[in-house]
Amino acid sequence: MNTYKSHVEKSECPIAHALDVIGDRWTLIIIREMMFMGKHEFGEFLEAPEKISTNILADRLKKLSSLGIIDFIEHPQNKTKKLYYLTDIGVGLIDVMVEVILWVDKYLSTAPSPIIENIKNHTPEFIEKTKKNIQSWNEKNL
Amino acid sequence: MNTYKSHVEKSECPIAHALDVIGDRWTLIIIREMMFMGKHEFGEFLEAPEKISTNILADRLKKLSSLGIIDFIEHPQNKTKKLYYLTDIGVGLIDVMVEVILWVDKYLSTAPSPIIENIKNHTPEFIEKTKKNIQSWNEKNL
DNA sequence: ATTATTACTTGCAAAATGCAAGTAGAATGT
DNA sequence: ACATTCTACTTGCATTTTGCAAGTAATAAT
Repeated sequence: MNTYKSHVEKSECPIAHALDVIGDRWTLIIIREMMFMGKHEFGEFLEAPEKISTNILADRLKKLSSLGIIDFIEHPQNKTKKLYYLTDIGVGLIDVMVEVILWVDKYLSTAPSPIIENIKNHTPEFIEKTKKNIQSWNEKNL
Repeated sequence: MNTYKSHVEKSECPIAHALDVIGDRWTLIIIREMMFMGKHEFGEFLEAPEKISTNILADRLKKLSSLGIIDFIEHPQNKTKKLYYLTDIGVGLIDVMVEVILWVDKYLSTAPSPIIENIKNHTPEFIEKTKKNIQSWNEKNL
């Protein structure tokens, strides 16, 4: 069974509404893997350095699917696999993700990183490129 | 005792780092109250519609203080009260908050709201005005 | 036919949360 | 002065969520 509650509260503020969706330890990690790492498979998500456990991963993929933030298709070569991908709603989170990255870099970051430097100095280009990567996968696979 | 873990993992990605800080159900609610509602007192945070419980609120205020995202002073008229306020790090979260609001509005929102319309149509002005409100409280009280 | 992959489930211990009640100190009322 | 009320927390305990390890069922590979 799913361990998350469905959204019941009426006329919530958008922040509270967002927290119903992404207000936990794992959801944004999964979205990060899909958005920036180009991952699509259950097994690939498990390889993320944060070591998400299989039950939580299964639960969050189910939740994100039911919310329409991700969707999936059967793997064309392997029936045991699903290919998860970000819907437009999921892709729309990129601006949130980028602002989070910039905030951490500006105020909390320790180690400097050339990847972050690039995001910082070419933010709109980075966003467009990321969207384009996602889109070209979609065109090839959906 | 605090119920949160301190940040141990080395060279984490910024998203994971952010989740250590704001990856729970309540932290951003508290920040929302401070940032947009101009609240500063423990008792005021308790009045938020999400009904945070006192132990969680105390825990998160402690955590946010220890991370330097908020700070507090004694209430000048009442020694039983503290006045919590956002530091620069906390104020820096405004861009994240606004992107979250815009994402929810664009993809998940149900009821239209004039406040959100304003944020959407005058985003930079809204951000500046919010920062100015915070700053003028600080000048008066710190 | 056997073994290995793969996505997911299950069971259980540990941690986080939610609720209600308590506490200590300062403010307020009489 | 004394009792009452406020206020920010703390505590105890039940419930929920998480984390870990071990399955399982279906497909794929050998």
